[in-house]
Amino acid sequence: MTPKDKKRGTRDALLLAAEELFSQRGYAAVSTRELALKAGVNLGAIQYHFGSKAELFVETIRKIMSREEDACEIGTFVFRAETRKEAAIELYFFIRAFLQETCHPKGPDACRMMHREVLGATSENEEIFETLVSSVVEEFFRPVDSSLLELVKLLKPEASQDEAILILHSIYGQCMYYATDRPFIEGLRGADYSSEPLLSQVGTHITSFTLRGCEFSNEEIASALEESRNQLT
Amino acid sequence: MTPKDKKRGTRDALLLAAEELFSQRGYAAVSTRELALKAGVNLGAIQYHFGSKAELFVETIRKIMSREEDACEIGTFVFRAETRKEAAIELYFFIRAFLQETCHPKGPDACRMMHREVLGATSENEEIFETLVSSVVEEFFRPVDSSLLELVKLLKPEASQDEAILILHSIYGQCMYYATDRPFIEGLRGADYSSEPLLSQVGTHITSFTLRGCEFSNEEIASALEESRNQLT
DNA sequence: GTCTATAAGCAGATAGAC
DNA sequence: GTCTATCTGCTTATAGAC
Repeated sequence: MTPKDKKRGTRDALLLAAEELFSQRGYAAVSTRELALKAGVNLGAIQYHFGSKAELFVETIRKIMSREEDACEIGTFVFRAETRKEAAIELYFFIRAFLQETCHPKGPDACRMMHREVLGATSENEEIFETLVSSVVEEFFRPVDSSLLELVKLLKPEASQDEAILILHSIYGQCMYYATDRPFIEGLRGADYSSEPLLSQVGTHITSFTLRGCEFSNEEIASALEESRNQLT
Repeated sequence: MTPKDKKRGTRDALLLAAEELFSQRGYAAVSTRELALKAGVNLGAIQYHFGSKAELFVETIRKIMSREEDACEIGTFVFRAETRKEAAIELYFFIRAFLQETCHPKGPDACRMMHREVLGATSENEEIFETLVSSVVEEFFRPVDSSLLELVKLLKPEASQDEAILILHSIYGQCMYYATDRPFIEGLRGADYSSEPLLSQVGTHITSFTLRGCEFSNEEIASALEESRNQLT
């Protein structure tokens, strides 16, 4: 335990507590008192360090987004595939990274948090949240989206722009389902989809299902998946 | 305008207002005062007719669920397909109905409402909400889920139970994405995915993408889609 | 920077007149 | 059944001591 670890700064403690509480129960349902209590800091610290509850929320989202970029490179994925097969391999890596990042066993769930708050618009502080949405979309999602669209065009070169977008949505949808509906899925199936071995099975399934959708043959799919596994070790 | 239409009952007015406000902003962010104002009824009416805000919410969900069952038969879908091709046609009808039900142009969005509240657990009234979740899962989703699983097994008879479930999740995920992430998609694409002609294109895409995932040939897919369209008229 | 005390307002719920 | 007035408690935010 380093000295820095002991005195971890009330600001960081607040961000940590905010990440957990907001993602679990939503912006409106969490009070500043509860945040301060969980963080083990004084109530006034929120105003001192962030100015308001809404700005603490914005900082929390920003922190999560930037960490996710670092952690699994979703945000900085630069696809350098030039062939159909290379594209298939990179697709697998992307799906795998996406699932691992959005489905950690228990921890705070940034994806559901974004859904609940940023897409839902929580009435108060509308301007703040709207700015947040568009900045997150433009700074974070748009670049990944553009890269992935190019990848899809490699996977299915004969697809029109519109069709490529629909395929992209099929990929997002399949992945996001596990991020946003996990509690529901686990209730329905009575199984834990947030950890191994199911998480790997899901990644493999989504990849092959998508490749089949892009008219890959079973042999091409098997070969791409095998090469992906080799590159992992 | 019938007399009954004029005097529409404060209870119904409250349910209507609740449906709109809760689905737009979530349970915690909507106050009872605002609900009463929007419904054009007295504040006390909520306690009189429902007992509490939480019970009004439960009734609102119930109302939406039962209406959706009636409206598009998602809840009462009985698949009677016996061949691969019949299964493909019924899959198309299901996807179409699901999209139409969850993506009405503007109106209240039951799907996002369920996501935000029922999956997220809004802290207060935990028991009430937990009961609601399990009753909705068991009464409403489980039957549809079982039917659809049989359908998937027809589409891909060689699939194991586990694989059939993963395919089912791919179908759900692709559809739900448009229900839950619509505001986000429309921001990213600058297009309206909640109405024609895009909604139809989405339905056709998801169907053919899924069928391809189940190893249908392009000819089989085209023929199934054509027959579906014929049965619609 | 961190604390206590408190302000100012809104939440859900209730009592009781009509 | 519908209304008004009101209770109790909790909310965010601030002022000012240390």
